[in-house]
Amino acid sequence: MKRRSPPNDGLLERMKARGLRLTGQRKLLAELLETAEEHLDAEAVYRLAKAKDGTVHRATVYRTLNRLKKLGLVDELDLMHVSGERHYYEIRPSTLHIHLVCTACKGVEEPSEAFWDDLKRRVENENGFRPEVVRVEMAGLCAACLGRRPRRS
Amino acid sequence: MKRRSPPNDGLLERMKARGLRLTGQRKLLAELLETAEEHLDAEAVYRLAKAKDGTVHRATVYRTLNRLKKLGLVDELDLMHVSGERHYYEIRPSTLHIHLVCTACKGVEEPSEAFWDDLKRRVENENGFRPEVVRVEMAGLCAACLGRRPRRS
DNA sequence: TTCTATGCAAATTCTTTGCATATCT
DNA sequence: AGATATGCAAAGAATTTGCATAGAA
Repeated sequence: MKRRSPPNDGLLERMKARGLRLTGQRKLLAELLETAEEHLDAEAVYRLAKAKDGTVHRATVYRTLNRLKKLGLVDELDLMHVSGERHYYEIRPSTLHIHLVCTACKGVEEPSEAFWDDLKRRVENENGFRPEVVRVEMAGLCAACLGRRPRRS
Repeated sequence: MKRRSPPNDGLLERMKARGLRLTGQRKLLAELLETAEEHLDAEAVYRLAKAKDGTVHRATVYRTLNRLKKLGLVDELDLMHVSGERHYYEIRPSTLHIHLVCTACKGVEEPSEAFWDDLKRRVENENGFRPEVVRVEMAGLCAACLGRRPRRS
């Protein structure tokens, strides 16, 4: 479940802007979410946080993640359950999530946002639907695994 | 959370083809999934099933949904949590799910699969990734709600 | 100071599992 | 008959909540 992709900035600022109190725990959680190399589930966030600050409680992690989710600063993903039933949290980069999940190596790619405009325009034209948040998830085989893929399709 | 879209056929057949025993409960659950007007969560499946056959147990519902999910006959969706934390189950129509979820009326549209080829070709060319299952979810405002949308954006 | 967030522990909710019986093939 | 699915009840996870205290604005 490695992430190979673009970082984010300013979660803390956005939190403050939304009127959240910047407690030590929240600063820590925000940092973790921003610097995460992989997608983190609630438990992983908790463990990482706990390691840096022993006082952090699970309940706080859940409360904070929920708060951020409701504010739209963070999104919850299941990555198509390719590697289990967990739910992962990720900073909302803009309003677009694209995840290519390899069913072989479980790697997650987040490609450029090149086709976002097309996609959006298309949906607006053809369905009269105005997308605000877009999530595209694909499960399949990544370039690396295609290269060294075993015989069975 | 109304569904306005294309039905499916042959879940039972696909189940049999995969070697599942067609018990009364499974036939019932398959029928419910096939004829559902809305996306159903586990509890809803259970309630509907229970209503038609009082003996159906929750555990059976969970076991069956899991089974179908693992076989890839059914997919689990969160519809971007637009109307809660529940998880919904849906027959896998092919390998493509497109859901446009209206944040105002909570309606879910499943538009034509027109841009699937583009999307796929694009990802294959630009990322060397070969998609097998594709999920596109968009949250936004549907045509109807755009028409009579209140002032606040 | 005032209001919100936190820790803690208990309560909920959701989902899974062991076992004996019933059911499908 | 033989294998698998089911109901039931109990166990397990995951997540939420009430309350007193600590901490931010």
